This record gives sequence, C-alpha cells and structure tokens, in this order.
Amino acid sequence: MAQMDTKTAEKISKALSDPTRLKILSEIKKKHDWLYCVDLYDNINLAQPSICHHLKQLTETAIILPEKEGRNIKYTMNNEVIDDFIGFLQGLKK
Amino acid sequence: MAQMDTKTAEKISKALSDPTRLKILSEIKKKHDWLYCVDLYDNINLAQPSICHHLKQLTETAIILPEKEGRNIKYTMNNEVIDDFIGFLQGLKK
DNA sequence: TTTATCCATTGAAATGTTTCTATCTTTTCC
DNA sequence: GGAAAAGATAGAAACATTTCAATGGATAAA
Repeated sequence: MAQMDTKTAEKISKALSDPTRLKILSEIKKKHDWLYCVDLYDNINLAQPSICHHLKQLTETAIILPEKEGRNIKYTMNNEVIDDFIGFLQGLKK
Repeated sequence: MAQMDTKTAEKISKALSDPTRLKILSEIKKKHDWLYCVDLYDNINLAQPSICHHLKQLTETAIILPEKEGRNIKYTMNNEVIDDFIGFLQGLKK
C-alpha cells in the first residue's frame, strides 16, 4: 500500500468535506458500484454544472473513477485511494 | 465501534482538510502524544489567534482532546474518533 | 495585589468555495 | 449533415474560511 503524503491527504479530506459529495459517494454505493450522472440529477437538487463541479473534485482526487460510455459517463469508487487514505489516518494515531 | 453519521464525517473531513491542522496532528505524533501550545508557536508560522482557531476546529470535532494543566493546555489524539471515521470510510467502499 | 503569561474572542480584510445562468464541445441518431 | 442530448467551461453572485491586530479573561508568580 502506497504511503500517502500530507498534501494528498489534505486534498482528499477537502473532497470529502461536502454534503453533496458524500451524497454522491453514497449513491454510487446504493447503485451497486456504477453510477450514471442521470441518477444524480434525479437525487440531488442542484443544477447540472454544480453536480459536474462536485464530480470533478471527486475524480481529480481519484476517489472515484470515470468511464466513458458513449455520450454518458459512469463512475465507480476507487477503493485503493480510500485504503491509502485510511493508511494515512492510521499513521496519525498514537 | 460507533457508526458515524454523514454529517459528522463531513465535519471531520473538513477539520482534516487544512495543511496547518494536519501539521498540528503530526506535531502531536512527533511529541509522543502530548502537545503543548507553545510547541506549535515554535513550529508553525502563524499568529497565536490563527493557531487557536485551528485547535478549536480539531477539538470541536474531538479529533484531539484538550487537557488543562494550570495556565497551559495540552492536547492528545483521540484514536476513537479516527477509528470511527475509518469505519465510515470503509462503508463507502464497494 | 500587582504583573506577567497563556489562551480565547472580536471584528475586519483577504482568499477560497459553492452555486447559478449562459454557452460551448462532443457524441448520437435521423 | 443537422438536431438533440450529455457533459464541460466561463463568469459572476453568495457564502464560508483563513488570517491578523487588538483586546479580554483566567491563572500563576513575584
């Protein structure tokens, strides 16, 4: 498991520190691991560019991984990043 | 282990999403688990009220625990909160 | 009891984040 | 090719966070 540096941990924390983005992650979980954007428009009461903005933050930190499917994009959780972040948190403990 | 709710996870993420606050946590680790404020004034190049502001965010989320010692306050990591947060993150994974 | 020290609070400036409308790009389907 | 659909981008308004100088409150030391 890769040792995560502080700057990366900071960015991941920031990406997780918003209710909309946590909601997106729980929707991915709910949809059994592949989420389409259209699922979010139904469940999140924000304009399309706002949702796009949040998805960007989650993909930039690689917490979720995008996959193009024609005109659509679907997303899945990236367990590896979560595990690395957990490793970082373990390292904070006494 | 307590199941952490989304709102709490959001607040903890926010508390962790700042370089100064991560630095404070690493100083606690470095000082072998009990950190005095004065150690921070030496190591962090910010005015006293700014450091105080960051410590407040970390104590409000209970990531660190304060203990009064006369005129001083010392801090220690709260492993329980970290573990609960890790549990929340595990729950996000597919 | 006076003074010094440690930390907290207030209020304001600078900066960063979230959200929207409008518009653009890319891809699909006719 | 032209129209429609799915996302992305730009720019601006609203809101939140970070930082500081100034000041206040509590405890310890003299």
